[in-house]
Amino acid sequence: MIEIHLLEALAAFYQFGTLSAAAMHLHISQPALSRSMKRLEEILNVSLFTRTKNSISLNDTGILAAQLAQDILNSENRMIQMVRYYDSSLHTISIGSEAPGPIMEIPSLMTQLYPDMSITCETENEENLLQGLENQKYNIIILSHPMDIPNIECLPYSTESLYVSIPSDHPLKKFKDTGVTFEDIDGNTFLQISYVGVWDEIKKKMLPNSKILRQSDRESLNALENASSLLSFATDVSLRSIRERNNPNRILIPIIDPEATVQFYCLMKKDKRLNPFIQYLQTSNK
Amino acid sequence: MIEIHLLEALAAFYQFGTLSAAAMHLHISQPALSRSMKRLEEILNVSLFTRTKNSISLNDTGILAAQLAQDILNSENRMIQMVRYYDSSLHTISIGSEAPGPIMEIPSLMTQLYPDMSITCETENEENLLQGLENQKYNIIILSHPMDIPNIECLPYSTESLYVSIPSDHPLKKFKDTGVTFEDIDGNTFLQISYVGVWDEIKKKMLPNSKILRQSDRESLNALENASSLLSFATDVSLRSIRERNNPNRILIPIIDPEATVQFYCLMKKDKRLNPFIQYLQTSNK
DNA sequence: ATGCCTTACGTTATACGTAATTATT
DNA sequence: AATAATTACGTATAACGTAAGGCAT
Repeated sequence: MIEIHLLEALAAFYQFGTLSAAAMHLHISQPALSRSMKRLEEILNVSLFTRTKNSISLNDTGILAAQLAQDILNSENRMIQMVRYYDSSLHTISIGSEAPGPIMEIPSLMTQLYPDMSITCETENEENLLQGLENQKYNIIILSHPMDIPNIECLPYSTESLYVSIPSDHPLKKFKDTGVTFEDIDGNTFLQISYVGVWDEIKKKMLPNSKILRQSDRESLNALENASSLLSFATDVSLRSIRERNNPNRILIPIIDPEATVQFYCLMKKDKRLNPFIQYLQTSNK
Repeated sequence: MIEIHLLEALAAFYQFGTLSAAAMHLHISQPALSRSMKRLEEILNVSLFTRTKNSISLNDTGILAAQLAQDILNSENRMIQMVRYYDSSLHTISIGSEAPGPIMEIPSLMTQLYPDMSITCETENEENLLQGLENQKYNIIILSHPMDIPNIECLPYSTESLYVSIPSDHPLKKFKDTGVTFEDIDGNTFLQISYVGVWDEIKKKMLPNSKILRQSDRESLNALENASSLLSFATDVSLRSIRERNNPNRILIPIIDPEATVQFYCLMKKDKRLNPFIQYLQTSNK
C-alpha cells in the first residue's frame, strides 16, 4: 500500500514541476521529497521519472500515476468532508421558514428542548423549503399555511400579526386605539427590512398603491425611521424580539384585517429525534 | 489528511467487528489498533464509535466512514494496478495469432528485434484478435488472410503448409514422394492437438468425412501417435519448432492442395515502436 | 476464568533536516 | 554564480509491542 503523503508528494511534483518548488509547497526539504519519489517507484516497482544529473521529470507512467494519485486525494478529501458533514448533521437541527418571525423565537425554544444540538435557521421561499425538507437540508420547515404531504407531520406553530409604525405626529395616529386597515394606510411610502418572506406577498396584494423602501441593514433602518416621517412595519413577534419598543417618536398600530395575521405551520419528516418538539407543539396549542 | 494505514485499520475493524480480530488480520497488536482508531477520530474531529468499558463498535458516522474508507482503498488498489499495467505495457509487445504456427517462431524473432521488451503470444479467433488490436490488448495480430482497415498496417508474414503424418507401414506411404491431396486422406481418423486456430476450419471443410481426435497435451499426443496406427498432422513450421522429426515409425507427407498452404498477415496500428518489425517484414519479403 | 479494550512505558524504526557533492545553465 | 537533484549522516518524532489494569460475559 502507498501512504497518502506519498501520493500528495507526487501530485505536488506533478503540479509544480520541480522537486524544489513542490518541496517548498509541502513544507518539507528537497531531499525528503527526492527520497519520497524514489520510495514511490520502489513500492510500485515501476519507473515514474526520467532523471538527468540535475533534473527530474515525470515520464508517461508517472503522469498517469500522478493523475490517479490526484483522484485518490480528491476522494479522500470528499470522504473527510462527508463524514464531518454527516456527523454535524446528527448534532444539528436545521430550520427553514417562510418568514423571519418564527425563526426569531424558535432557536431559544429548540436550545431548551435540545441542549446538545446546534440549531441553524434561515428564511427561504416555499419552493426551496419544500425541496430542502425532502432532501434533508431542513429538519423542520415553517410555512404560512398547512400542507398535507405523505409521511410529513404538519402542526400549527404560532401566529404573527402585522403592525404599522408611524411617527407620533402622523395623521394616522387617530387610529391608535381602534387599529387600522390596509385600506387606511395604502398609498403611503414604507420603510422595511429587505426580505420578510411571505409578508412581502401579503403587502404586495393588500397595499397595491404603496411604495416600499427596502433597507438591508437593521441599524440604518432604525436611523431612517427616526429621521424621516415614513411609515414602517412591525409584528408582535418582532416586537418581542427586537428592542425597538418604547420609542417615544413612534406609535405602533395593529392592522385589523384578517390578512394581517398569519398562522404558521411546522412541517417535518417523522423522526424520533423531533418527538420532543412535536410534543411541545401539541401541548402548547391546547 | 488521513494516512492509508488508518483507513485500512478502519476498514478491517468494520469487516471483523472487534479490535482483536482486526488487529490479528492486520498483523499488529490490539493496542496499536486501538490507538489508530482514536487518532482517526481526532483527525476527523468526529466520534466514530460507541464505547463501553470492554467493547467498541462503529456508530452510524463510523459505518459511513468505514464504507468510504473502503472505497478509497479500492481506488488506491486500482491505481497501483493501472500504473503497473501501463508500465508493463510499455515494455511488452503482445501478439495474437489465428493459428499456433506463426507464434512458434515469432518470439525468438521479436526478442532479437526488441531485446529489452517482454513478448507475449497467444492464439485466438479472428473476432477477438481484431477487437484486441483495436483496444490495445494486442500490438500485433496475425491473420490467415489480408485485411484493409484504416490506420492499420497489413503486411505478409510467412506461409505455413500442412503435412500428414502416417505410420511407416500405412498404405498411404505410396504417396511419400508425390504428396497427397485432402481427398486421398479423407475418411481416416486423425489425432490432433486440441486447438489449431484457422487450421480447424480448413480441415473441417477439406476433410468432411474424417474424424479428428483432439488431445490437449502434447506428450500424450506423441505417445498416442507411436502406439496407434492413426494419422496425424504437422506443418513445416511445427516441424522446424518441435523435435518430432526423425521418428522412424512415422512418415511425413506434404498435402499438395493449395488450401493446405496458408499465407499469414501481420496487422498492427501505426506505432513507431513497431518500425523495426515492419522493416524486418518488408525486407524479408523481398 | 476468559475475552476484550484501554493506559502506560520503553524501544525501535522510519522519516526528517542539515550539510556536503555533483551537475547544469 | 546560481539552481537543482542526490547522497550521507545524525536526530527526532511517531508508531509499535509488551506489560499491566479494568470490566464484562
